[in-house]
Amino acid sequence: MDLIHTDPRPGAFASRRGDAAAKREAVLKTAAQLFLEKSYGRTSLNDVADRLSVTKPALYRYFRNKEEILLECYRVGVGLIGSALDDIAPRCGTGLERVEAFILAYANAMTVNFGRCVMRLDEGDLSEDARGEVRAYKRKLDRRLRSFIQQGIEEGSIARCDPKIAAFAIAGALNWICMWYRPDGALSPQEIASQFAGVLTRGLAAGESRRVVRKSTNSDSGKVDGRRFVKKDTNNRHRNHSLLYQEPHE
Amino acid sequence: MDLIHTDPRPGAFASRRGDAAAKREAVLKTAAQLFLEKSYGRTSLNDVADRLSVTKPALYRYFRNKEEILLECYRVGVGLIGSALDDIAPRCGTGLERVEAFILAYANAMTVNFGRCVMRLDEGDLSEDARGEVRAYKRKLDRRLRSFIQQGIEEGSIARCDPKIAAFAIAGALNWICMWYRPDGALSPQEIASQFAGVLTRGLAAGESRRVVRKSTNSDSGKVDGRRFVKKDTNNRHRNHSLLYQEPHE
DNA sequence: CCGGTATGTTACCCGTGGGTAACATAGCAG
DNA sequence: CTGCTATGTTACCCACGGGTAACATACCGG
Repeated sequence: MDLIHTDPRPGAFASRRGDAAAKREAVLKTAAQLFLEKSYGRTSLNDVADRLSVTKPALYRYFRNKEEILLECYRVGVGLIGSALDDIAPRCGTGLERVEAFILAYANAMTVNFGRCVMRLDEGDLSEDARGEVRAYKRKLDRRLRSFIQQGIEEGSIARCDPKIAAFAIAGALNWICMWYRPDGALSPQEIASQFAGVLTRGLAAGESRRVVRKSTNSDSGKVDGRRFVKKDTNNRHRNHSLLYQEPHE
Repeated sequence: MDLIHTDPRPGAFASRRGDAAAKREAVLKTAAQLFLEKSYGRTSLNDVADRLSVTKPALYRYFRNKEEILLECYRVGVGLIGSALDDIAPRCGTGLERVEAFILAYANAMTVNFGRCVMRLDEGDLSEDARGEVRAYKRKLDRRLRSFIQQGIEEGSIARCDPKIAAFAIAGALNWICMWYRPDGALSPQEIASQFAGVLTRGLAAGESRRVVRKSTNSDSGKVDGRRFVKKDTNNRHRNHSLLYQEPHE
């Protein structure tokens, strides 16, 4: 049973003497949902408690304070992204292939609630120490991507460019996913991931002869990091005519 | 004299009977600065007043309430971006060229405080009506970009792809600029813009023969939309070894 | 020099939300 | 059944920040 990708169980607080870990998890998940819906600042602990049909002080049995909930969201999300990326370095050969794998894995993580939290919530709401922890992690992510690019340039699979700026561009495109992605939207995570990989590695420009943008019929579709993907709207795609920034949730 | 790109004049509130418009402008600019430094939610009107060496109620002579300040930031930023983009459609030919021009102009706008406000501040802090206004504008931006891509695909200058997702990728990369760009950082706006244009249109992959990434020695450097760019750090670039998400301001 | 007015300030109200102490009870052990 | 303890609830405190009313004064015209 997956503890990260599923929604919070509504009856977690049904019985009084119940699994404490399960309750803590339910608190965390509903908090993450609300943080994504309304932002951390506009979410009160009463909101979280209400959605769980409890009262605010009950939450303090599972978390020391509001910030600890936020930090835990970051930690879970960071773990999620980390484990998604961990196995790409050994599996791939060229720098370009590694970047492509990075894009696929990262885009996917950006469609999971906790993953979205990592890039969408505001570090400014964390204490000094916690912020340092999160930043250190993000730095590691960036270094990884940049080293892939660097490697690709050296070996010739990637065009000469400033690896730092290129990494900013790719990471930006990926990070922004968490701003517009909706779980119930028309675009499936793997569709997004494969299209992003195409645009970012091969660019928009029509190469002389090469490339027909590969339709998402790759063999690795169907399941990624334990979550099942649904092929939604295969015939009538792109119904959701939104944009740079989409209507907010709820 | 440019009213948008300059910093707020410190002595704006020096004399009591002074230019009211100038004071209003000073309030707006310092507010925008603080919103970018600490976020809207963590910026109190006392903070704004303190930086201007006045007291909170004085601000209410120039704005009805806090939200009106925020909305005005959006409006100025939106105007900024809009006018930067307005003259690219006529000037360029192919869809690909238009997209490239879009990237250059937009990236540039994302390095101006008010431009950054548009994508970085949280629409959730606006009232229903104001949010609608801002969203309508962002929708227009997105439609413009998407139509350029569409045009490029039809005429063959852009590779076949999903224009919607491609637009998301490009807009995401560009929007994210406002999250890491620092006016006093090592990267100059036009350097960022031209590198972004390269990566996004031609992609990372090394084409068989083509391309050496054009260094930013283009003729249009030096001045863009009225602001003078300084060539910083030309010899020792890329000193700032940050990442996916950079240290916050201040 | 003298009012009058635009501009700012001091002092305050009040809603909101994080956090806590004291109390209530569900559910198990014996 | 009896009481003990983990779990929740009620009732509260307090800081903070948006917003306002009433007062003070700098500057201008006359």
